[in-house]
This record gives sequence, C-alpha cells and structure tokens, in this order.
Amino acid sequence: MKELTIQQKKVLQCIKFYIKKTGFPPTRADICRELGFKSPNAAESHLRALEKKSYITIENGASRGINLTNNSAEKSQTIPVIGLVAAGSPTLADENIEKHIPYQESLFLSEFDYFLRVKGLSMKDAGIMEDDLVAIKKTTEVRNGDIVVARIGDEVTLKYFQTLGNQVKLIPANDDFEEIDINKETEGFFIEGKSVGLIREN
Amino acid sequence: MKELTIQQKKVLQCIKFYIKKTGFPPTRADICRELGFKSPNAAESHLRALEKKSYITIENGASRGINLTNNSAEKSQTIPVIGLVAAGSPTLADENIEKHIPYQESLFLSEFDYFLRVKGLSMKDAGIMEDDLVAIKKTTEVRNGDIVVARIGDEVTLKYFQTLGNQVKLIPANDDFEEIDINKETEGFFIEGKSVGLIREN
DNA sequence: AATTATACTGTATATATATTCAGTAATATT
DNA sequence: AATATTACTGAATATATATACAGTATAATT
Repeated sequence: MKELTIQQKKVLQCIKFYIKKTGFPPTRADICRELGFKSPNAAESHLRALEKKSYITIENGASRGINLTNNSAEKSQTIPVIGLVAAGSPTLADENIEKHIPYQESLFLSEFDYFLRVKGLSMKDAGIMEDDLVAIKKTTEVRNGDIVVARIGDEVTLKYFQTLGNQVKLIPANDDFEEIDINKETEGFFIEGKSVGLIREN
Repeated sequence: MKELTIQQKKVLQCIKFYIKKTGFPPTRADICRELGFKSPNAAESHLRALEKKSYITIENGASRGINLTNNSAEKSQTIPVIGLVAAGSPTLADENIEKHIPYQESLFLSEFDYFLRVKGLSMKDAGIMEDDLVAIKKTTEVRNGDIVVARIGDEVTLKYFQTLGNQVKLIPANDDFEEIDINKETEGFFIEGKSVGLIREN
C-alpha cells in the first residue's frame, strides 16, 4: 500500500465524509467546493493519483463513479485487549496490547475503552474466570459494588469496590484470596476503570 | 412506514444491490437496464414513490443523488436471544425470542446460532451467572467436558456433558445442584447444542 | 362514476459531470 | 542539469443524467 501525500489524504477523507453525509460519492466540482480548489482538474488529478495507489477505483464515464477500495474503506472499529499480567498501569501502549478484536458499539449497554484479559481466579464467584475478557471503561467514578480495575503501585487487580470515608476495600470474589484494605490517599493507588461487561471465548 | 408495492420493492432492492456492487447509486438508466424497463421515466416514477414513502431521499439536480434512509438501510446482522425459561426446545420461533442483538461474525472463534439467556446458578462455578448470554451452536456433536444445552422432555438445561457408552451425565457446576444421569436413548432426550462463548452485560 | 395510484413507453432537453488540453510553479528524484 | 511528481488555475466540450411532458392501460379507492 503506497503512502499518500497530505493533499491526497485530504481528498480521500473528503470523499469518505461526502459519502457518509449524502450517501453517494462527490463530483469533481463537489470536491473543489469542499476543499477550496478552483479547478475541477485539481480534484481530477488527485482522484487519478488515489486510483493509481489503489485507494479508490473510478468507473470511467460514470458520474460520481468513485468506489472506495477495501484498503481505504473504514476498518470496522476494533478495540484492544490488554493482559492483566502487565505490570504497571494497563496503558494503551503497544507493548501491553495483546491483540485487537472487532468491536460493536452496542455490544454492551455502556461504552468501554478496552478489554482486560483476566489472569487468575480471584473473581471466580462473580463468574469471572481465567482468560475472560472484561470490558473496561476508563473512569475514576466508581460505586460500591462495582467491579473495578485498581492499581497499587505496579500491581493491577480486578476486584469488587467498597468504600467508606477515606478507606477503600478491594474485595475478591473467591474465599482463597484476601481482601485488600487501603487508604484512598495512599501513594500509587489508582482506580483505573470499571467493568461494564464480559465476553468469554470458549 | 408505508408498505411498498412489489415493483417498488424490486427497485429498492436494485438500488441496494447496485450500491453494494459499485459503491455508488444507480442512474435512472442503470435501474432500467437492471430491471428491464425501456423508459427512464419508469425508474423516475418509482424513485419518486420510494421518496414519498421515505425509503430514500433524492437530491434534486444531482446525478445518482439517491440516499437510502435509515428505514431502508440494511440492518446490521443480528442474532436472537432466547430465554432458557422457555419450556420445550429453544426454537427460533418468535415467541421464544427475547430480543435481537447486533452480531459480529468474528466475535467468537466458532460460529453460533443464538444466545441463550441463563436462568439460575447451576453453572456458577463455570463462571456462568444468571442473565449471562451464552452463545450456542446448534449441534448434536458434543464432547466430554463441553457445556451443552440438553433437553429432557420440556425441560431445558445448560450443563457439562460427560458420556460413557450409552450413559450420559449432565453435570452442574454448582454443588447445590444434582447431577443428572440419563440413557442416551431415553425418549425426549436431546442435545440441542453447545456453548461456544459467553457475554455478560453488567 | 370519478378520481387517484400504479406501472409503464417514448421523446426531448437543459444541465450536471467527467475529462482533456494548455499552462504555472514548487519540490523531489535521478 | 534534466526529469518526474505534486499541486494547482482556467477554459472547453462531449456526454451522462435528471427530469419534464405526452401518452396508454390497469387496479384500487372514494
């Protein structure tokens, strides 16, 4: 896939936007209007360049005969899967990302930012098993009873959240694990987000 | 939403197909070619009828200025959710279907046919909780250890599958529930399918 | 019985549109 | 130093296209 110039990218974006807005591709004149060109040939040349680099195909002679190729078509949105084993904050940095999976906006009731791959069985009684993917929404606003991603220093865990005053309890859903009691203000303590859903691939 | 005539449906289908094929809407002449009309006005009148019934919008003066409305746009594929409480086989009959949810082909590793809404906690230790949606693949080919949808008469349950010879064990993942021992040939006993995944909406 | 909607054919035409040709200018590549 | 690529303006034009108008015919609605 050949790289596009800045102007070519603009034209490609313009085409995508126009199709989204109207349902059909733009004419040369439409592109000129959108991007401020004064000659239809400006659009024409860019289109031919995009065609040459196979971001679009052009049906010759047809009006609005522009077709986005698979390459340039908006990829179906994907969402990252992050391993819980990773030390430190579950960041979206590349090294923490296990893979990307296709994502459907309306999959869960709430929006979410990434999937966390669960390690261990500390939330077993909440039906969260090893290797499950927990959908995490990045937020610090969590309520008692929420299942949260908490970080203490480099340690990241998934636990029930329970608070009273300045004291926070991180409660596992498994008798074999110990509850964690911590002060809200403790250095290195953060609530990274909360669980809004789960998927399991058998 | 007003009903369409047979011809109008054909024209609408033709538009959808044309867009899928080429990436842009058809001209009046294109529609005539596809449907065998001899006058562009045949297409024109149908388009105006579709516009009137708000299946499409037409941008006047623009070539190929046809835009499918939300109503007529292809709905993203959905998959049915069936309540486990339903007596009898979990059929795809309307009365058993709780709702449809958007479905992404590649959501799980295996294909599946429907989601089963879980009632009760008999599979709790397998991390399957009340109201979870278990992705079910319709099949009778199941292996020891699979989580299966079994039906005995009118009773439908989700259990671990274990077999030896002609004897089948349906094993719950919860000590509070009893294992079911049954002969493969028992009248009214069926394996409806097996679990291939799970999603939970918090 | 009169009107309206459906379902076309056939002709005509203004204009929307693709596309070519002739330039200019800056930058990158060979 | 010569050539190609990018990035346009500006003008011209063949043709692709929407769309109006004049009909014909059948079925549905009022």
